[in-house]
Amino acid sequence: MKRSSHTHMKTARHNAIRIILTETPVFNQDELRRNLLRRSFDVTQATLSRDIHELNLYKGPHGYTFPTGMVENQDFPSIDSLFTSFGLEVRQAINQLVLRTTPGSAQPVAASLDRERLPSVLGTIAGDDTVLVICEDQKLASELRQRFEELLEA
Amino acid sequence: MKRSSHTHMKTARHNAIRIILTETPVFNQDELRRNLLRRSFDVTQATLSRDIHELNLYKGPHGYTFPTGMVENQDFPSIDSLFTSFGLEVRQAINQLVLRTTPGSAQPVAASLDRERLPSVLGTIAGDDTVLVICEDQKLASELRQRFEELLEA
DNA sequence: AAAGTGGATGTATATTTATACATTGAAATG
DNA sequence: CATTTCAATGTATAAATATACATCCACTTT
Repeated sequence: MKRSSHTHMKTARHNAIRIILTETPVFNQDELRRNLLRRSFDVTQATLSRDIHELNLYKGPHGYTFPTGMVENQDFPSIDSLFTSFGLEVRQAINQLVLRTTPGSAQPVAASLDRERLPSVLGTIAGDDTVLVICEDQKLASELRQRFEELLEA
Repeated sequence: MKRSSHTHMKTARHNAIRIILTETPVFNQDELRRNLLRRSFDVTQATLSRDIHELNLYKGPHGYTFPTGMVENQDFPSIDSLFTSFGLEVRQAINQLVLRTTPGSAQPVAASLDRERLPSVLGTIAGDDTVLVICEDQKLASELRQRFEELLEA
């Protein structure tokens, strides 16, 4: 059932793409390809076309951008699916987690996490692209961090 | 200075495009062209490519969509200059700093701090006049607090 | 009114993106 | 360990989009 090594390259590349897009504007796939090459990801345009679909990216006047996070339909997406789409990284400090998301997505991510009412989560606070999650203690924070980390790799 | 008849066709078409996009998904410019034809707008793909630029539309997984309203980053002032101008005080609790700013300045201060991408800063969350800064640990928080304190005295 | 301007658009083509098909290699299976 | 399977990716090309250049026409200027 394990299907790892290929898969790992791909999700690492997906994460790299997200990071690149938060840092510099990218107007076409060849530009993205060259940028990834500097980070030692060597793939063809075709692969990037597929990546862009998988990451649900938009192309607009300022180049490729993330989805808005403000969802259009009514049923609430799960924290897992939201974090898979909009999460960029997780970091932990003691009993706190800091989730970085694509711009504008922190609120929906936090709302979705609140809805789960995990006993280990005392509460969340969200800004524009950052969610602070306060856990009961360091150990529970670590467990939750692992769950989020898995989502970034899935 | 009147430049009417052409122009009117164009803005009427722009409005028609907006209406079409709110009503049905459109995945490419030829689809849009055929849809406009039904409403008696007969133009070529090239014109629509230009229209789409002028309307600032995005192309995403669900076809063409409207802009989000949010603008992307221009160049920002440094955290130091911002905090010198708008910072009021710094307080520390374990690994967390709470920055008080003049009313309404917390967001720009936090954004500017985010832009520095300090490894010691996991993330920030800003309200109206308060910024919460999460640091990796207490020691790094102390160092950062000192930096801010110096700015307040300068 | 003859000449000049400029915005809107078409035509032809360059550029960019998507995809059908083929290949590869790691994991699963017998 | 030989065989099968399948996700990932490349290759070649089709499809979609952007654009350089030309034209047209309402309006302005002289």
